[in-house]
Amino acid sequence: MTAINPRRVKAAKSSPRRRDLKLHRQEEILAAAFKVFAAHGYEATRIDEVARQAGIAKGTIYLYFRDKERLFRAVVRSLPQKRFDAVAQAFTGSAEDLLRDLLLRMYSQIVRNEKVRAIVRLLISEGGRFPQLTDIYHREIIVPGMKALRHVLRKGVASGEFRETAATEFPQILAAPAVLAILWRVLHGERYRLDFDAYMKAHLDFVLYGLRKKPA
Amino acid sequence: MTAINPRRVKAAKSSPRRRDLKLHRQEEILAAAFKVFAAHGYEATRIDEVARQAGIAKGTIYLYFRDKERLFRAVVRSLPQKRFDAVAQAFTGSAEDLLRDLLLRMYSQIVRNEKVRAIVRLLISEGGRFPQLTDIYHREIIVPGMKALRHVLRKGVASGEFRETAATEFPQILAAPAVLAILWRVLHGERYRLDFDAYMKAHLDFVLYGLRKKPA
DNA sequence: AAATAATGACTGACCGTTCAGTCATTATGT
DNA sequence: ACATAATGACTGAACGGTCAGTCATTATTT
Repeated sequence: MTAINPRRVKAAKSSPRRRDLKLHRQEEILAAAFKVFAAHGYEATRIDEVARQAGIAKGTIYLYFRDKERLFRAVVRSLPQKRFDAVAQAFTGSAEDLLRDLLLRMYSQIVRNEKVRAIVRLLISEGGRFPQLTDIYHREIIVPGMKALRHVLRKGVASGEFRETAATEFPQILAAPAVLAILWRVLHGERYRLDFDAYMKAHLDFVLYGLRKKPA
Repeated sequence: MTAINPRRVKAAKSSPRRRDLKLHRQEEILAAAFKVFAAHGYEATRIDEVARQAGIAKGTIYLYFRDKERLFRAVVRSLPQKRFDAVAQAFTGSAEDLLRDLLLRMYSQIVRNEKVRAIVRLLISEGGRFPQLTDIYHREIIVPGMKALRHVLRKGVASGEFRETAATEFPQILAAPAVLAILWRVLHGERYRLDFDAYMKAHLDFVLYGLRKKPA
């Protein structure tokens, strides 16, 4: 949602109405482009299809973005950035509840969200060509997510709920099954079903058991 | 390594020497093609580059493979298929040792092996276009891997080493951190380093603690 | 010499990009 | 209020570079 400023928007001169229309059009193009890039990847994406998807002529896209690559980069920058660290701060329950909440959030916001899955696919397939994409993702999602997990773990250890584990050093280990679930859907779509609710429960049970000081 | 049979090899007529040369050439092309496809993905791969990589002329490739798509499919079929289930059968140690061995094997054969990383990347980026690729991988790697893990878990439960967990239902959960490690390397390459040895140790410790009946 | 394999210049379809022209909207003049 | 001019967003045909696939020619093997 940040202002993208493609091709140096000449907002100064145009009337307010025109400017609004222009921004709106820009967002439409970005939304259409995201869909197509996500579906086919960078190389296989046809500008024609983006235009069709946006319901405009091909040439119009070039009024907003200098070329295909800049369009892609603008799409990348426009991706909404959900953060996890906000959660960890304001919360008063037990560390276990907090961790459970955090992981559930990952599942609901990530595993089930088609847009996020598309981003993950793009990330892996185009990350080599556009390191910027990987960087944004790492900075905005991975690092905050790991920070949040560490926060919860330390809190649990301090309160005596959790034992000390090397997972504090590598909180990825705790979230890994959720990532695997995303990957499963990305890879298999609807073909090899996985009972996500049961899977999630198994994941949470296993992780929490492994963290608790005295197993129930 | 399976015989590929491109363009219906007219082996019947040619002399033994010629047939051997032809098979050899075929393998060279497949090896070169894999490198290039893995590096750039299907769309961005240029047949010219495959030819250069194989040290032959472009036209030669078309003597062996009808078109780019069939070349890609042949590459997919030629991917070596390491299985995990062979390990689980012949082994006499404790379930814990067995599991440790299995996971270590995953790390050594998968996380560090560049070829496997390339396959994972291809899998995710081209799996949509070539579902066959996903199917092969699922059938040859995922299913056997899960089967091996289940076997070990059940063995451990039977012998009283392991407690019963939902991980028997979803053995993915135990292997997930290893998959995450692959993904980390695929995404970040050499840029954001991860201490894989320490990570692996943390993973094994956490998983085994979570499985053991009486925590040490 | 016949058969087979390999070559690489060539072709044509495809697709990113351009730009002259159109038209709805806004500004200016009467 | 009406007419006229200016604006600039939008269009889509045309252009040109790229690249998968072809094939006449050359090289190699039997």
